[in-house]
Amino acid sequence: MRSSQTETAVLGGLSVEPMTGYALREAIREVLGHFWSESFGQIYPSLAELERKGHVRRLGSARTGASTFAITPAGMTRLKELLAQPLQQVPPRNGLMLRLFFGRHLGPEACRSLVRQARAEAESRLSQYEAIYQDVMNEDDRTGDRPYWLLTISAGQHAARAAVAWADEALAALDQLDQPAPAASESRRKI
Amino acid sequence: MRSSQTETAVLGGLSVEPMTGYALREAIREVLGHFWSESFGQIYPSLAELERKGHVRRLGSARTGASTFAITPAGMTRLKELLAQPLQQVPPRNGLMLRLFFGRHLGPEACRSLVRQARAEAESRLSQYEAIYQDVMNEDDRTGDRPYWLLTISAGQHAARAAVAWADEALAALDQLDQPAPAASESRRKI
DNA sequence: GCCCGCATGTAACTGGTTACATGATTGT
DNA sequence: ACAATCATGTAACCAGTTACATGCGGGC
Repeated sequence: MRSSQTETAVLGGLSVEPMTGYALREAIREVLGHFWSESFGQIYPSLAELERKGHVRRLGSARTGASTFAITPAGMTRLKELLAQPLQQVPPRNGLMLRLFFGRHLGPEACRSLVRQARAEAESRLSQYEAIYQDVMNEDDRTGDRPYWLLTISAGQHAARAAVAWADEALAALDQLDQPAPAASESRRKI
Repeated sequence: MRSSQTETAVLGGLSVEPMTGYALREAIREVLGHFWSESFGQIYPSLAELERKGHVRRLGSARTGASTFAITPAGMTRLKELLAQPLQQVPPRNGLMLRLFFGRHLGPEACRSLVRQARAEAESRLSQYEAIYQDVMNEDDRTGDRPYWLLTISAGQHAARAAVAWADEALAALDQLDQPAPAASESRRKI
């Protein structure tokens, strides 16, 4: 059985509007991209199985090949069921933290470089969220989904702002490592 | 070839002190647990291959079975090499966000429940970080590693605090969905 | 006529977890 | 003696990505 997580994403996507498998993947990349991803290798088999189970149906096989999928009432029921399932948490694997944890073997400068990179990525995410926020506010249909979508954008923003704040603190701490703490008195040494 | 990520974690762990495979896993769970995980199915094959390549060596096979591994100079070189490698970012898969994004089909109350759960987990992480922080400060050997370990703890704290702040905001927003916004004038309606 | 973007699908591989089989050591 | 914990290892399975094979339609 294909992962229920992919099933959720596919059914969820089609609950917004009917699409082809290709468009579904684009939509997931562009809209859910900051917290979800799916590849063709997942989407197509998943769509095939969902069709077999009657949770989606194929519309307009007009030109051979391309076909648009729509969610069925049974699919909506299934989606609600899937959304209500308890979230299985994935074992964490944060490459940046792994490197910093053993940062002693890397040295302060290499660590600073890693942290700077992380900071830049967080800043970039912040501006992306700003753009997505505007997009969501400008879509006048789909107002029923809007508050929920804003929730996820807000989560991204909080996380990114935290990353930036942490990075600044970390950079300061790493600087301290190069110039070890001066003694309490006689804090400034003449050359 | 076993993942270089597991290799990094194993070599890194042994760079702190020699251990058995079992102890290595415990150490990873307890110390790196909040941002890294490894299972026996990864650790043992990885140790075997590292031994074959001369990056770790087996100490004291005193009693049959249990053997302690130590990192070799070649292993230290390899570790530094691995730590310097660019970080490959993993495609995001955040189950909570996926559910909230399609929260319209779940309804405000179920979403609040999810957010409350996330908030509680973040709070719990915060108190764990506090405990780990104390542990790290109390270890008087390993002072060379300390500043780096503190960096990762701090990252966890920033992230957890952000999660709590977001959750509070999200709960307020979800409450608004139940009692839709009153009109600008005549803000309070008599029964 | 040809390239690019849309579109579908499959096969191979990879990174990883889980479950199982096995046995030594220690404490009660 | 027996249970709990330490310890090692393997086999089966799983989710997911990547790469590949294929073809249609439209614009230059």
